[in-house]
Amino acid sequence: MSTRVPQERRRRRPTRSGVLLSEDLIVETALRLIGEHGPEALSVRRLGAALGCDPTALYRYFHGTDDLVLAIADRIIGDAMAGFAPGDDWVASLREMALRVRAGYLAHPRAAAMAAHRVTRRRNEIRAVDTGIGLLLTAGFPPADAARLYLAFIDTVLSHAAAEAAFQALPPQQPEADRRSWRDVYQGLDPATYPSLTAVRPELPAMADSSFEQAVDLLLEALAARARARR
Amino acid sequence: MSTRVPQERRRRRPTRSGVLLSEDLIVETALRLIGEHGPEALSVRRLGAALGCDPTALYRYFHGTDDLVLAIADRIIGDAMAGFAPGDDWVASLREMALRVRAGYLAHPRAAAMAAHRVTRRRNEIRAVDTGIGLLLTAGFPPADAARLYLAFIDTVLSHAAAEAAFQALPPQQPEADRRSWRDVYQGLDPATYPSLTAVRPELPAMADSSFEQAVDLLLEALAARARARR
DNA sequence: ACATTGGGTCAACCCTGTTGACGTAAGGCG
DNA sequence: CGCCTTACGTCAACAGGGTTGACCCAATGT
Repeated sequence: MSTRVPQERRRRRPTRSGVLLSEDLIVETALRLIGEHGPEALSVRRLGAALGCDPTALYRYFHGTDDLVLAIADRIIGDAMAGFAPGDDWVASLREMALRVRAGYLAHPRAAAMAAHRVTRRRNEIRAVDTGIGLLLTAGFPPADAARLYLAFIDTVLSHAAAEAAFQALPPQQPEADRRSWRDVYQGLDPATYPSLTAVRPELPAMADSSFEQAVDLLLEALAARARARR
Repeated sequence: MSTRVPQERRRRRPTRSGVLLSEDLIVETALRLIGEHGPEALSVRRLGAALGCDPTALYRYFHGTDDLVLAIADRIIGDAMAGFAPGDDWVASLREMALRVRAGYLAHPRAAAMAAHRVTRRRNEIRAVDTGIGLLLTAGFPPADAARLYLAFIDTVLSHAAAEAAFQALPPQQPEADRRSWRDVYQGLDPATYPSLTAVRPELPAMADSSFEQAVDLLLEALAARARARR
């Protein structure tokens, strides 16, 4: 069963339960499964059951589990970037890309948590990379810098978004306990042992909030400064 | 076989092969297993084989796989931060903190990938937060800024390190395939559809490299600029 | 020396991904 | 229109995973 997976299939045939399979339908069903029952609910067997087909039918569409995960990741990217067009302001455009990716991840936290760290090699990802590098080229960076800086930018965005998604994907008690720990544990510390924490004590509850935008803004500041310096 | 795992065990009994089990020995063997035979070598059965005991003997020491992973993560954190002391240069010190965290994660990628997004508010972590915020306070930031900026910094470091660890923790063919994809897939693209990728084509192989230091340096640049601006 | 019980072992269960063989029906082509 | 090829859904099987309950021996406190 090491076969290739064709791009367009022509002899579509209903399954035993009457469903017409397709790559899109499989990915959508996988996303629904993960969203409803958690990442560990995604297995070939369960997915087959949810689709109303034999589990091994999926191997006609994906080489294996990993291939399916990549398709899911690319779908999330595609949904997030749908309708995005870069504007004149390259900083603002990169910022919007970041916020879109984050929103896409948070729309499917559990799926994003499992697929976030992969390079999908698929259409939506490639298009996004092209757009992002294009923005840095219009900013005046030479190609070598544009590629490397885009990588640092998108890796920061993706890993931040993945961390946020993973946090949201935890069982509901856990984020709440985590939030409390910033209030309770850190507030009762010995001032002599932890002087700096004591100095910023009133600010600690705010540390349960997301740092996504702060980090992105810092990064864009640095990029803008470097672009200015090269004029 | 229910639940309780005693902290001190007194009736230690040699296994069939003569080994005396202990929580420490199990954790060390698990880390060695991962280091020698790759991340996928960590399974209850293989760990039992490596220890020379029945796999299910481990359930006398840990409630399950998850419990074992947390014990491993605990050790990684301790090892990474051992012996760190902040110096006079706050930027350099934050940089060293970042590199230490990254090194600790990459030393045990799979365990780090599994536990990276779970927050253990333990002593080592609290001390690290105190140190980091202290560095930003000496940089001249007011408490509110120091706390928020430190959060953005450490979240970037942690999520980047987690992403790198997750990448390394994948089965050995996958990172290699991901790496190749930057060379192969992206190199043969249509110039009209992907003009920016075409423009930076010679740089694409470098995009398989890590962006960790680049991202950290950009972030530290932005922080230094803000510190300068407030004088 | 005895009773207690911690803990190592074994067998078993159900899960997982993946494969090769099989047959049926869909579509191209005469 | 009907044959022929073959795409693709199905089935059975395998190896490996985590986890459990029963078993029973020996290390320990008395």
